Amino acid sequence: MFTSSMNHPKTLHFFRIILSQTQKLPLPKRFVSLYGDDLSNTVIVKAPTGPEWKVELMKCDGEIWLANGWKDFADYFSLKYGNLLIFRYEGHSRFYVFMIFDQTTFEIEYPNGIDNHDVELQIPDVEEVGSEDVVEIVNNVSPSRKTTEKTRSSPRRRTRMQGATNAKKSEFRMSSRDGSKIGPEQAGGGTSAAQRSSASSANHFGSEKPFFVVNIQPSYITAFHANVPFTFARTYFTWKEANVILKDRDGRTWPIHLKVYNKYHCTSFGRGWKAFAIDNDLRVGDSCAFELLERPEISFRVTIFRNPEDSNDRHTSTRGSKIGHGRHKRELNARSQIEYDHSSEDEMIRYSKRNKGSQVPRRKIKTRDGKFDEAMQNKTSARRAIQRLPSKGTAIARALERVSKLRSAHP
DNA sequence: GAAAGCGTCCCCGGATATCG
DNA sequence: CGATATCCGGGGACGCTTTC
Repeated sequence: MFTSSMNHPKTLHFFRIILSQTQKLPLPKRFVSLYGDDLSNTVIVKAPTGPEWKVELMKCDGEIWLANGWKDFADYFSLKYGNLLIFRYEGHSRFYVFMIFDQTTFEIEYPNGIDNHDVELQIPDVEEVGSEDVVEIVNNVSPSRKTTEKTRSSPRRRTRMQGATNAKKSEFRMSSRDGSKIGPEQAGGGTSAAQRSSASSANHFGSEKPFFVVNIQPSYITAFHANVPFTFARTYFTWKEANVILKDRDGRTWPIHLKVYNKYHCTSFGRGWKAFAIDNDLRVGDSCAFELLERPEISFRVTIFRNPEDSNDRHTSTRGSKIGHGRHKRELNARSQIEYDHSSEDEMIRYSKRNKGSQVPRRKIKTRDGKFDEAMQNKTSARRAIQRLPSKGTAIARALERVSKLRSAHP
């Protein structure tokens, strides 16, 4: 919805959401159709803080992309998947990015910058343009529709920029008992790019309740415990160990053992952590925010911040499954069954399903006289195995059962 | 203070042996 | 032949130490 300002754009606004790699960013199609011809090959992108950025445009098939130079801008402001940027086109190939929001819909406030709210965002009549994530903002907006006040009352977040101060290993921004937000306590102070990514999102997490953030470390996946900030435990826990409940946003719960080692100044999730990690497909680089919900029945509401770089190959098969000790083994057995589906019949008879990797031979089935013999492959032993194993519901039993049926069908 | 590794114990489930 | 007992290996859980 453009007015007379179309020909002389002064404060045209649109937003873009980072949905893919930050190498380049497409401009809204409608914007392109209106102003594409007026744009020079190199445009200026300015933000409340930092320098002006010269960004080359890439024009292709009627689309225009912010290309060369955009990545520098994106890197500078640590843009990642899910970030929302509000642009103002000021004409003469100049863009002003005056607000950036994170994945949790909170505005990211960059240090040493101009307060974003110095620029009044006037929510206009919004015209949705199909699936395009663009809104056009006309100038004549009723003052009553200003959202400045609303935005001001929102929690203010501060994120760390690349090139700014070095990230500390842990950060004490814990929420206080009275509800005034101080910030999360953080465990798992990973410094890899992947960890910075989701940890950055987690850093923006806010709650009126006491909470802490755990950045998932490799050992949290391979081992069976996860560290909890000791200072958080020291502040809020008077006990040495307790069974607590983790609750996710979907209402699922996990009982989990939490132990405070005052002697060693550490606290960790123990029994139950593995199931939680598996059920939620936690991976290195993810972050989890734990909000303390109630006492003395300790429970935490968990918010998981995924590592965007790891989102492509993340499968969801484990979602919703409850995998305890034995269940985990059954899951492994299921995987073994897949292997047997491609194994030769002899192998199925000769070897047990237990294996420690493809290079290690599986345990052979002994004959009654204690010998490991090829004779074990004969029909008698196979039948016995088939008869014995199905009651246990094992993978190999099912595989052997299929073999038996095939034999019957094709003698 | 936090991350991660090490050593040990214990539990589970599959494989095998034994008995009726 | 079927049921049950026993053995055994793998891996989870835990406590603690070392390293950063």
